[in-house]
Amino acid sequence: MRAAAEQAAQTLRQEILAGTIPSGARLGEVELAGRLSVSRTPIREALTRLAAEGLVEIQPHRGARVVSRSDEELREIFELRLRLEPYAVQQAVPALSPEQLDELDALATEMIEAGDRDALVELNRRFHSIFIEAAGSRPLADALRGVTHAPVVHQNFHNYTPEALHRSLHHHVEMVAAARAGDGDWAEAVMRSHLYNARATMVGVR
Amino acid sequence: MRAAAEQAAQTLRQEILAGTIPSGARLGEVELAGRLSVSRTPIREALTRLAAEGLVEIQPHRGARVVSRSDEELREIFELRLRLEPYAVQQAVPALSPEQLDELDALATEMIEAGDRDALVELNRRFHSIFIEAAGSRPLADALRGVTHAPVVHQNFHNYTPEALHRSLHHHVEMVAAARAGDGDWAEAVMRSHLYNARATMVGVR
DNA sequence: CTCGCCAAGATTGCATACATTCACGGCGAG
DNA sequence: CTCGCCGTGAATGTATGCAATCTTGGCGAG
Repeated sequence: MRAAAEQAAQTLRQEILAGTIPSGARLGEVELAGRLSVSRTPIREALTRLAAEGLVEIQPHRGARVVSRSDEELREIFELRLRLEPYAVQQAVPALSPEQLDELDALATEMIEAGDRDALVELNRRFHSIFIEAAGSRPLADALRGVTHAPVVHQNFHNYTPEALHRSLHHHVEMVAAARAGDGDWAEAVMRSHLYNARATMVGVR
Repeated sequence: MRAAAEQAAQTLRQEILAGTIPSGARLGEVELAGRLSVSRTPIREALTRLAAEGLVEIQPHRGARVVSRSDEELREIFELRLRLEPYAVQQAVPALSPEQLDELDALATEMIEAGDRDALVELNRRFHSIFIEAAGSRPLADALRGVTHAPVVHQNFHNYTPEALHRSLHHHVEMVAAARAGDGDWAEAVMRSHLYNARATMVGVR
């Protein structure tokens, strides 16, 4: 969007998703302005945008904080994803370009070979994003935006048991296979399994 | 949120939804600032928020415009609503307060008695909002926000045939009955019918 | 006559100053 | 000693000025 504001928003988004800025932390405008070397104006714009994405919460005259999701909200987020992402995948499969298929393949492989789980978070986000983008529906992408990069969801990537993690990573591989076969129904089914598997971990942690 | 910015956002939202500001219209900052008697700063903030809600579109250095949805996007919006709103209704039914039930009842009745279709748009929005709110899921409400007040969707309220409109209004009544009976499954089924009925009108118009 | 370039005007983007509101600590009454 | 009020400081909210970018109209080359 606007150069400085866009830059600030991206930086903050990354830091929040990566956990560099912890959940619940206060985001002072002057502090951020100083740290990112811009004035308060683009900072305020970035915060407004992040608030719309559901990453931060703004209270009038009281500043912005990184949202902290309750267990209940996490469960609700998975209910949403279960209703939207399988559909997104089914729509995406026939529309995937060869390049996108290759990238999905690479990501799935990379995730299996990746050692630490921190790296998985970003790879996983990109994997899912490709499907959402390929589905070619802006309303769908908008609806899923706030829900796919919920920080805690990805943070809790770490809570997978070894078996659940193994399942999750191979769901990705199977989805690529289904996509290459051009079988949207197959891919949709795998995505369902993928999300149920993830949800089980989330609720198990409670 | 912030007083002036919030005021500006609400005013613009209403004007866009009501069609006072036509789809595709350009939104100059100075013009709006003068008309709403505030400076450009809260105007910019309001526009940023409306952009996040999907009501306007901002291009860098080129200003804001009211979004105009294609027929394809309208279809996609209904696909989304079909996947989320029936679920929302099912979740909402057990949680509805007596006051909310009465309000739903009043709205459903009012809509049947209302003469002109312009009045229906706002009543309909409130009717659906009550269910979404009562579902008690912020992620769900966020996901549906951008999709329920899509201006064109409500504009096209006018495209109903008399029979389709009659069905639509009585779906509302039936949903209230289902809600009073505490039967979430029933209400969900009616909402499905409601949305299919609406979608049929949309695609028929194309 | 058409296409491309250029300059002037207008508009948005960012920075900064001022106004307003909130949070916190001290003081005094009960 | 506890509770409540008030003042001070800090932070957010708004306004405005300046800089950067885009649009538009006109001019000249082909």
